[in-house]
Amino acid sequence: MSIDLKQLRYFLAVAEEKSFSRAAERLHISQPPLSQQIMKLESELGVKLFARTTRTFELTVAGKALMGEASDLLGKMRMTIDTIRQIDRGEVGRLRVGIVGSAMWGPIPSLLEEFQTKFPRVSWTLHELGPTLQYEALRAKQIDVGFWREPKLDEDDLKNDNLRQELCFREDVCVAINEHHPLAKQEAIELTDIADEPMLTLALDKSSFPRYLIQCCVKAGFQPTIFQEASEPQTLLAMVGAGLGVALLPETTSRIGWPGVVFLPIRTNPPSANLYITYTTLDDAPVVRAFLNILNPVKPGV
Amino acid sequence: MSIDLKQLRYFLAVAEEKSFSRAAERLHISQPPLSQQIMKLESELGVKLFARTTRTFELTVAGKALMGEASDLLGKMRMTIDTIRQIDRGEVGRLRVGIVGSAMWGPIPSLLEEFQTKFPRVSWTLHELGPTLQYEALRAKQIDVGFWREPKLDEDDLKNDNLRQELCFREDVCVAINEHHPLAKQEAIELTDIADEPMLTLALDKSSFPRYLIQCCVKAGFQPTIFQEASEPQTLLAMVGAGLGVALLPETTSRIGWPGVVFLPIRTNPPSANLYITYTTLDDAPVVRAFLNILNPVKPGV
DNA sequence: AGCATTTATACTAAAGCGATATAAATCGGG
DNA sequence: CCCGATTTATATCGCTTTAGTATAAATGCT
Repeated sequence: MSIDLKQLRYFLAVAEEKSFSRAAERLHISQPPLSQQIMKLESELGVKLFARTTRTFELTVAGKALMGEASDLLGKMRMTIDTIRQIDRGEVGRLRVGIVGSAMWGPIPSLLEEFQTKFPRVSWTLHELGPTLQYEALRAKQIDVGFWREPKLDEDDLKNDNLRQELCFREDVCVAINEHHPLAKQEAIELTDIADEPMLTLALDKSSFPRYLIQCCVKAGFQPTIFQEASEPQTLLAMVGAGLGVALLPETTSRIGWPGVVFLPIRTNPPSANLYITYTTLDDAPVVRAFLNILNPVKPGV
Repeated sequence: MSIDLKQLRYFLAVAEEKSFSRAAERLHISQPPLSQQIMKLESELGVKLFARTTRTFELTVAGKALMGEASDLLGKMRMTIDTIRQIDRGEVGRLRVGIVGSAMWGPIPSLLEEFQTKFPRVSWTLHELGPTLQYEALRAKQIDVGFWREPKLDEDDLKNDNLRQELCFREDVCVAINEHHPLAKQEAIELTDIADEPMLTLALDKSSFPRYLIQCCVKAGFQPTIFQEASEPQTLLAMVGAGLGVALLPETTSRIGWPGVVFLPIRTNPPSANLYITYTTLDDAPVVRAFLNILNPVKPGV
């Protein structure tokens, strides 16, 4: 059972050209080795494929059947090679993305859209999870990349789990304030300016980002008065629009926009809303590599 | 593009055994050439298939995909080889049989049934044609074998058309006669006994066999009185049963049987109803070879 | 840290493959 | 009917590839 694809290619050339010499020419080899390979193929199959004399040339019934089968096989081989290469380049597969709620209005969703257009044969899914759950999901290989706001500090854990973490998007926090509020007329404000304003914030139990913002206020010198929590940024903006208070939000959230709400940058020491990406380094995830290249084309490949 | 099935077999062994050394053992080769072939495969694909260290063993995503593809390809190769061999042995294909009307009640139909049970993957069709049309059909490769009663005499024509002809079934003609006829009580009769009986015969224009029978009567010393022609043997027997006359028929036709009709052998010089088979000798018709072996198992193959 | 196991490297021998030269076979033309 | 032309088969040579032996490197476990 040592029949070779090369022999099938040779056979197909002879069968199509209906001549050993012409086929040899087409295959860029000389005629004797071609005859030998065909004879070897015939003896390994135990089947005569050509009824050949020096002058007439005819395929046997079995030979005719082999023409179809052989070109099928060679085609399948070509397709297999292509597919494997595409998989290796991350051009086919799936990407499961974890993301914290506060980043849903950042650049990630549009990034995924771009990814989809560049790699149409990769299907992706987006999973809203808190950082801890994302870390667990990464370890359990339930997601391929995770996005959350603070880096996990323990480098050893990351190394053990074959994970790598990078800062992937840096933005400042700004103040969302009602357009009729006196401060709304300024170009930019200080964090302390809103010390006495009632503060609206995302749910403190769902995510750790709001807690980080409160810490920033404390660092700036005041303890904010939490007037209300909301689970969605839209709700928050609606309340700001209704004049119930002010809110601290990543700049990208201003893209959503809301009637009656203005977004003011913070002049000195604005809290930063950094987004970190965490992903497997197992070299076993070509789709992740492809995604990272989209995300950060400057950086050289892993 | 010189990726070989051997490399795929090697790869599959390694992937399944999850170890180079065990795979080498299974393949009955030593380990270094196996490593080299895998490395060659990887470099030809341009794709890493294993994430291997000396201690851990893991397939890459592309490697996992190749496992399925490779076993598909190897399986298809095995199936192709089997199919080609079966075609060569005449175990798959089709057989188009020409037959003259007078032989339809002979052994050919039951022979085809036997052929069907032994070669279930060969489909056959039976075409009732006169000898001349059959010869044309053979030349035009519209049928694969033909059955008729007299040999075509011209050997050169046969050779030119790559045809061979053999006597395949020899039988005597007998007399079908009404059971109440005085002759019916005898064990066997002479051809001249029916010289004065009205004779019923198959249509003289449709086939040459009836004309041959009349010649036999003339040779025996009398000119028969043709009372009626019929196109089917059944009609003939019905008329004999009705006492309208006697008929000359091949012995095998007596199998049909008919109420009120007895069949009497002819004692001296019975006309013979020989059946000849004609078929291609192009060695290109494995199904024909298989059929001939069923027909005449004693004879060595072509 | 050392041992055991597994994979990679170095080198050698043999087998396979292709190229050139040439023989055998067959068809067409004189 | 034979000769030349063309096509396939055979013989031999040389190179490439492949498998085998010996050995080194690497890694997990005790």
